[in-house]
Amino acid sequence: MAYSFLEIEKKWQKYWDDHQTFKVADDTAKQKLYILDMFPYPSGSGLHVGHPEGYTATDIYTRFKRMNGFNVLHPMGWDAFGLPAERYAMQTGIHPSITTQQNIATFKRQIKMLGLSYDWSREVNTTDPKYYKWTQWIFLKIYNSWYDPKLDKARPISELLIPHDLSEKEKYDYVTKHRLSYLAEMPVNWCPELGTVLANEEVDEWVSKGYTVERRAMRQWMLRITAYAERLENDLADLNWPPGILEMQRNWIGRSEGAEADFAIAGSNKSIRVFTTRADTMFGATYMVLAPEHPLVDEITTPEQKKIVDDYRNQAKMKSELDRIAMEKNKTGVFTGAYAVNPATKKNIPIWIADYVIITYGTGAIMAVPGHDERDYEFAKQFNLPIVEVVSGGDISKEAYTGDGSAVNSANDEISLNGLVTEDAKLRMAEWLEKKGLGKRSINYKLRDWLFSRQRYWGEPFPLIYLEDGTVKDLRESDLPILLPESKSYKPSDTGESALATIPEWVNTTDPATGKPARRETHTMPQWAGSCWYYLRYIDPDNDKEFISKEKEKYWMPIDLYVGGAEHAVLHLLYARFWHKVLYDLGYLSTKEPFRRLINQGTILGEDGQKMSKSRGNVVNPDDVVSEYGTDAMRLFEMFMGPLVDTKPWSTHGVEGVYRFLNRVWRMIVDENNAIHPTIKDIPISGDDERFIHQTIKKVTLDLEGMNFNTAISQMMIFVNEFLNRDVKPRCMMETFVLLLSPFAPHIAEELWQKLGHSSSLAYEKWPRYDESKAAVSTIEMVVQVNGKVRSKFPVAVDMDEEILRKLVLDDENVKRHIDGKQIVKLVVVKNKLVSIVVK
RNA sequence: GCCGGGGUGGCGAAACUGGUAGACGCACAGGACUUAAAAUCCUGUUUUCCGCAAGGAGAGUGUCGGUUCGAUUCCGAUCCCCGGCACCA
Repeated sequence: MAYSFLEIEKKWQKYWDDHQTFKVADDTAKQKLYILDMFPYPSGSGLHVGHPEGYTATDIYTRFKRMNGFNVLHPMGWDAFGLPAERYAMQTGIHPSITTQQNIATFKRQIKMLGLSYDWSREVNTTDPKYYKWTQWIFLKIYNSWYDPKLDKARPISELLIPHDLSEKEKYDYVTKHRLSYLAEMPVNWCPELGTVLANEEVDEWVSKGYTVERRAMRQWMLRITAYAERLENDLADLNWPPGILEMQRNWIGRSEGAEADFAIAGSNKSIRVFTTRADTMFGATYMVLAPEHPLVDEITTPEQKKIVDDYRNQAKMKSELDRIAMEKNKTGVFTGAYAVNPATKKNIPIWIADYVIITYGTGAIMAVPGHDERDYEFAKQFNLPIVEVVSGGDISKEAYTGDGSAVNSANDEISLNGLVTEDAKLRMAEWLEKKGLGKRSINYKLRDWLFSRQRYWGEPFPLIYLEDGTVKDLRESDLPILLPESKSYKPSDTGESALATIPEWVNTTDPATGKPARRETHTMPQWAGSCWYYLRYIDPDNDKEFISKEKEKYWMPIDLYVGGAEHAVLHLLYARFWHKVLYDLGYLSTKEPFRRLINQGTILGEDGQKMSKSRGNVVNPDDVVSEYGTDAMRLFEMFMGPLVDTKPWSTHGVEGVYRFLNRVWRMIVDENNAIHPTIKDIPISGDDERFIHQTIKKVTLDLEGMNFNTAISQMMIFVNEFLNRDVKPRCMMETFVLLLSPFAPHIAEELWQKLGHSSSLAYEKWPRYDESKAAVSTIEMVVQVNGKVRSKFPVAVDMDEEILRKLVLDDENVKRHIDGKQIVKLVVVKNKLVSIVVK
């Protein structure tokens, strides 16, 4: 007869709710731990089995740490702004907040069903005005800050020194230019048929449906994350994150060391600045390339070339990023008619424009060294430009040589790099450039400023207004939150702005400070905004005076463990780190980095080993699993499948396996009449059993500490295999076992704990201790190898005297057979492990 | 192409800082209980060869090579799979 998990799980979930078992106080006398799950986007389709994997892992760890006396903060909430709800609203006219609430209700029901020990009194929801008021508030802090390169930190804009001889207008412009949030013309994916702007990830979908998508410039809010590039990179060093994720962040930030140099334009007093990581190859620069958007293009283009240059620039503008990628490596470009002077060779070299040079990286211009750069090589071949070898080691008649080597053909009357290895040549060249005032060493980052506005309804409104004179004004803290208005239609306006622009009562407003007419910003913030700081709000969710109190922040931060999917490895984590650093600079936070330790759980695949998807029909619904086998079985199985970080396929049979295990656990302690099993007796533990229980405690404890849940479960299975059919089971061993099991399968554990005679929850029971000496074994199996092959095994006492052991080994029948008539060359004894004999 | 992670039975996996490869679970096979089935329990299960058996011998952690008394573990080369990035000068 199977144990009635339905009843038991319901009973204990209600108990935990009624007793607020998992509500956590800001008890500064206790040692804290902050264990966080990445909060989900509550989609309409509900939870899939991938979600509970990470949630279960942190829940087990949380319960374990609680039993070890830690004060654990373990909250959950909702990242609820987002496109699907808005799209649904466009189709149905139902307000996104209604669908969002419904979806949250579904998610919450499913998550509660899993028996996760969250402190629900701290639940946050990014779409709740009480929450997004503070998202807007943080935006204002960012907006009203500037980055002081001298102190290397953000400071309030009020502390920005403004040159005093400026007009009001100039002052405004000066300040605007320094803010960490600024307006810029940025290209968006415009779809004329839909009359809307598409997110990058949507482009594919609509293009494949036959819609056109073009690039169109639009004024957008940007966040100056690039000011933090260096710190975002450096501070990665102190984080306990998976090496792969650290690497991805580093690549994304993309620091590269090199030099900047000025190339004079022939027949002009202007020059073009380039960034290069290979200053040593400057003698091989045979032409230059500007990005099509480079501001100097208009000035330098000769009249004869004007038409083709303009054509090329227009073409480039129309190309979406996707097109550019689709072009692969087919290089295009046109000659501007102008020449620059290579500062090293003093020769005139042609200036081209080509879209393989990107305006947003470096200076938007390059010196092209076709001999030693693959892209330049290809371009030079295509347009018949000269290729010169300046680093030996390759064969430039066949391909570009990008490796190191010694410099050749690299001398003028002031400097010679010839014979120097690449590393030294770079240095020498940079020194020469610096001395001549032609350039300097420099560091560049791939990281670009963050495009922070979206043309959407369902997002946080910006707390900004436009005055009649065209200037931007930030609203006051007391004006927050700026609420999303009710709307009948969620269709974007035909200008590409969000539906907010179609609501005149909302858009047209007055400046609350002066009463003057104003227009609201109709863009909204991206979904990232709410998730950039939610982990802080959990700490102080009901505070209506501050986004977080300083004392509470000091106690709870940083997050000791953060678990979530690797899909957020770059953007979410980078953006959150950036906001965190701004708030840190401004004195609101005590920690430089929010997430001290990060773990990415692996993906759970379908039973067929493929990624779960509706179209494949291999999606497993946790509701079904739970109703058939119970939550405890589901939790246990997800942890038993394999290491948390691995990708692994679902298996229904596997769930049955752990379900059987739970039934065995039940039958070990409870008899057919649902009473405590008569074999359980209050008796002292014998030697072997004592050792066994200490070994079990040790294994489970250490595995929990290392989050090796699968092997901890194995050990518990071994325990049950041993004890299930014993005639006499010491009660204290059963109690210890139940405590060990409880983080994994809390419902059945609570029920068994009660059966064993306890009246309250075991959630705060003391975690069992093990004694190293009691876990130690007295005999071990000694292995004997002859020439590397196992020839015999026999039990011996631990720490046996080596002489006696040798004798024992050489007397062994099978060992004798293999060494008889041969000479022993060597005999290695590895204490308490094996004896290895080498014979000839 | 570049960066990162990984290749162990029929399957999910385990193996401490180099020391018995395959714990635990699944699946499968045989048996017990049962009128029967389910459930449960017991036994076996990397593979090849010798043996009725107890047992013994050989091969084996993607592939090839190296270091070592001994390598899943360390080193070098190579193939394959997964994830990320993608003209970043």
